[in-house]
Amino acid sequence: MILKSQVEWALHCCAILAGLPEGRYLSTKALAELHGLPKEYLSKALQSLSQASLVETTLGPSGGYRLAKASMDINFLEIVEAVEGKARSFTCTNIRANNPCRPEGYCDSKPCAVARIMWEADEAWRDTLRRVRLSDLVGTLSEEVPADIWRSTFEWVLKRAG
Amino acid sequence: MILKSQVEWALHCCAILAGLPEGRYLSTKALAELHGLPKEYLSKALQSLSQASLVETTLGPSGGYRLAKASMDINFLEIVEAVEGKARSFTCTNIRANNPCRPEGYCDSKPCAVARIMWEADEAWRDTLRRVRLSDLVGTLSEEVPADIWRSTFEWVLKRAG
DNA sequence: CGGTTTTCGGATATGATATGTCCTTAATTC
DNA sequence: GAATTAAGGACATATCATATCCGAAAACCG
Repeated sequence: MILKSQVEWALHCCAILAGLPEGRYLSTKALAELHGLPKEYLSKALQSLSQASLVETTLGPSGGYRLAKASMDINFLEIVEAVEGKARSFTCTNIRANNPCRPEGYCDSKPCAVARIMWEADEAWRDTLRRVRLSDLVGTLSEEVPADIWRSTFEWVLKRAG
Repeated sequence: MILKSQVEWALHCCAILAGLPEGRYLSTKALAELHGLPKEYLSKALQSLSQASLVETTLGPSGGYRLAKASMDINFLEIVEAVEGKARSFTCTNIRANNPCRPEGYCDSKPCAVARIMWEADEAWRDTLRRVRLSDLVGTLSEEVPADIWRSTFEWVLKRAG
């Protein structure tokens, strides 16, 4: 059960976009260079964010991506689900129905007890992610990343932002 | 991020083994028939449980599997990790290190903030599974499964248990 | 207008992993 | 000695993650 690396990429990209001044866009090319990622493939992750309405795009030489909402109003789960999908990590194939002792055509009234427990754990995972906002991440980073690196990074970004 | 179907199989098999009388064993063949699963492949899942010391085995015509501990002392996480592995669902590739604005040879003092949040969610998932005991599942099943099906299932099982 | 740059989506290739089957070996029972 | 079992290795197949490439449409700039 491993998340795609695109999840990591999307989260880091969103953190950068959150630091972008109002109205500016940052291109896939710049985001890929900044994180050392394959441009074409990173583009797929950003498209997922776009389809989830987490980012807005514009075309042309000064185009690229920006957040569609304030970083305060975006949580981790939205970003993770945008690229990873909303499917639960446990899928119940209802193998209890194969029990040869069951009467023909017997129908279960509840979902399988095993599945309910696994889904509960899944919900705990989602709850944790839902509670963390993108702005929380930015706050943590701005405290932890050395000030000079933080500053020069955004200088680098702004030089490339359309 | 999808768990293997073996996780589902292992959990259902453990629930059956938990209902086995002291000292009896149940074979892969019986467990596969009961759940409508491919015997050879289910065998791999049971081997994982064996390697994790959750079940004990014996060979020969009356051989098979039984729990190595009381169902009260086995939790869901142990079973899930036995077949799925203990690796975290989020792997940090430390892409922040690719930032071209970083001084040469700069070394981070903490793990990446993104990874810490993702790992926290992972822990919440594990905590939930750790809190559920196999005996809890058996309790739920014995309440929910109609009494006649429950009874005939264990008659079926006992007829095949060595 | 025409050339450049961008996002977007589709097509394709490749590698890893999940799923499933087959076979051999060693232990156990009868 | 014959039958049955778990264990584990070898192998085949399918699905999915990880890319790469291309063409279309839109936006900017001369």
